[in-house]
Amino acid sequence: MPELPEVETIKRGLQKKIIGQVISEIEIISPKSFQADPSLVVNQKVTDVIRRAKVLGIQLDNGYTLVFHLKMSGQVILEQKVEKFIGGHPTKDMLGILPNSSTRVIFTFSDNSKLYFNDQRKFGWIKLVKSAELRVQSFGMRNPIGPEPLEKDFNWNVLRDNLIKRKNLPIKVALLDQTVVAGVGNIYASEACFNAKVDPRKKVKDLTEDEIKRVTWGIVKALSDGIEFGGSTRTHFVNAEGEKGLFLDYAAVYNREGKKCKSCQGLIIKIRLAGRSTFLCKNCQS
DNA sequence: CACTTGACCTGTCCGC
DNA sequence: TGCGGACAGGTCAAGT
Repeated sequence: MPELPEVETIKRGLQKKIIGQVISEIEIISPKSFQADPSLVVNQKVTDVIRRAKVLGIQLDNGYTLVFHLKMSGQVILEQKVEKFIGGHPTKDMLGILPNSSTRVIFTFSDNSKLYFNDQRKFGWIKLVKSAELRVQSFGMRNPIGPEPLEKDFNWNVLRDNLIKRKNLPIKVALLDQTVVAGVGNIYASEACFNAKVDPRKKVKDLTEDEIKRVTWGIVKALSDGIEFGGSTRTHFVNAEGEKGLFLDYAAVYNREGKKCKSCQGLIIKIRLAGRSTFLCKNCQS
């Protein structure tokens, strides 16, 4: 699921509720989803919640950080109080009752509230990394992570330099490379190219300086808007309270194949780049 | 080294 | 209604 705005939305939701709480119990339903020693987690107090790229981190007071990667279908949801359903036989998934069939790990806090890690496709993971080693360990990722696009020091020079090794790739595909820029995924890569009025198929080496500047701004705008709308929900994403994100109602091109461009009334088309669905306005991105 | 493709999983939707 | 295939917010390894 989640790209930078979705993970950031979850992070902010968790910060309000779990800082200072002590993890009293962990129930591991799917061992593949929890690649850590539970004894280093139980009885530890949460000191902060962080995000780097698409990785969420829950910092503990013993010097370790629980890092979560949600991949395509992961969710991190705090226990919700659900009203009793009157009549009928709704499923747990319909009601949002947790745990459900996608629940892989359950954390219980000392006040008896719970945090659920759900992940239908089981691509996601939770690992434990020493907080002091987060950077060297790339927050649990295999490869080094590129610059945070919403930090002050991100600018078009940084993007241009990082794109050099991807000169033969279409720009939209290059933006998915986490070593180039952190946190951009398939939705926001299409949106960033639209914002920049750049054809996502255009190879990096053919981009002008002005186009790279526009792409830089386009990334920042897409991600900032995403956060403002509480993230994108295509199917799975929910925030820490279990609520969907609204960005896709606002999005210019993603999932709008056959519709009119909100800016020029041109046709939005869907293509495939590197095996991923890609959306663009035929008229204003040429 | 740069780039492409498939694998990892489960569920849903669409066409026949 | 059943069944096969395509597809879904992401990496990662193996292949060319």
